[in-house]
Amino acid sequence: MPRAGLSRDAVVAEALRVADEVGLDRLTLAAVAQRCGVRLPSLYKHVAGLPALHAHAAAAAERELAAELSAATVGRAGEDALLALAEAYRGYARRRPGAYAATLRAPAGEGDTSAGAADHRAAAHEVMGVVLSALAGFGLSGEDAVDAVRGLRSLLHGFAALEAAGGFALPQDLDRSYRRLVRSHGEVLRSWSSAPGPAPDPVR
Amino acid sequence: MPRAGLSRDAVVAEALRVADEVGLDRLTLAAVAQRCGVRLPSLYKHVAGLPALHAHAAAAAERELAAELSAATVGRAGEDALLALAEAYRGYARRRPGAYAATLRAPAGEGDTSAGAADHRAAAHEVMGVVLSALAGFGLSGEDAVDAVRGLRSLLHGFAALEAAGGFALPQDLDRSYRRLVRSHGEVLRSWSSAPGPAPDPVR
DNA sequence: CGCTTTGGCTAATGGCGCTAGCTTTACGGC
DNA sequence: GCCGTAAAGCTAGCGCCATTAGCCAAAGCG
Repeated sequence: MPRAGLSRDAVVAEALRVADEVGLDRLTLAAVAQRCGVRLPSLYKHVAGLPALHAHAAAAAERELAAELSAATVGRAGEDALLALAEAYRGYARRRPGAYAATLRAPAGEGDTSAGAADHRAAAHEVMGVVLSALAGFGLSGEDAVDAVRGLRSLLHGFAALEAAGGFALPQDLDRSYRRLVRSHGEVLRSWSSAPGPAPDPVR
Repeated sequence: MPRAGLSRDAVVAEALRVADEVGLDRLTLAAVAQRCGVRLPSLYKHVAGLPALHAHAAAAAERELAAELSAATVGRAGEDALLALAEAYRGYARRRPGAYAATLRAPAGEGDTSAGAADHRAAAHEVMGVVLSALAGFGLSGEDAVDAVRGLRSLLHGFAALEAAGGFALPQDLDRSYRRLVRSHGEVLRSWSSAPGPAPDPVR
């Protein structure tokens, strides 16, 4: 039996490809094994099981998303950064629907000490960091910054999710609607930045 | 063997309860059958299979959501209606997490002529109707109305989904953030209503 | 009172996740 | 260059779940 030369990363990457093609909820060890040219139990040499695969896939997707958001916003600030971030976010959700869906699963709580869960939690922080720094140019602090990030994530995710779920008719106008909504959020942020809120702890 | 007196509605209702307790992705015919006091294959007398159960559950949840939104906004208008709608929406998502998740699955396309799929599509329109009429007081039309609904749904859904996924830290301040974001969206809508867009076809 | 419809059942099949335990490949130390 | 060991594959087998086929009793109706 010649070796297939797999690794955890290779397995996770293949899993994300499967998720993109058939949907995250239909991601199956059997499918991944087949596409890796390997029998199902062999995967257990690289991941601890299906839940662990999900956790690692989520982490990998989140890191990929963070990288793309970061690349899109580097060197930009204010509304410019906001629009670029939004474009990149939606672009990722459309290009990699399965990976994006993986991004949204709740990172398991602190109680879960498995490698996959810790991986996932760490990756989630990366994305938050990028979004926070993209919003830095608006000069928000304290509660304002928290609310700004929450609102932006809600808007971006909500739009992406509804789009992915086919929740919108009139597909031809989606781009225009999206940009308009993001710009409006930017205006809201600008109005906040003139009336600063209290100080500390910008955790999400 | 005494009869259990099941019906399709009873099975679907029990399925939604299971989904609320263990998560929609862990909704299983076996669990529903057990809780109905019946063997698994007996369920096939009432629903066509697991996919059909999901479709019917989605439709039932959507109808329930539409009813609650409608009850919350009746007799209100403008920002008042908007806030009430938002509270009711988030309340439903928190109180019935499994049912709410069912709400988000894309209704199968027109190609799917199964009873469950048609049911689901019809129910989805109900929700849209309620949201549209809640926004009627803002005097929006044409593209503005479309964008308003899209933005509101994105914000509400995005927030609810991120909250359900544990995507926010600082849970104690979520209520305040939510109200603030909804109010801000209301202000955006008010600014749009003064500069009307083109006319027709307020489909979503 | 008998017939039909209906709602339950058992049995059997196939797919998948997972574990156990075996074999072979690659690699590092001598 | 050889040998021991760890890593990476395999087969076999279990249990759970969805699905189908076919049986049987209970309700409802004349």
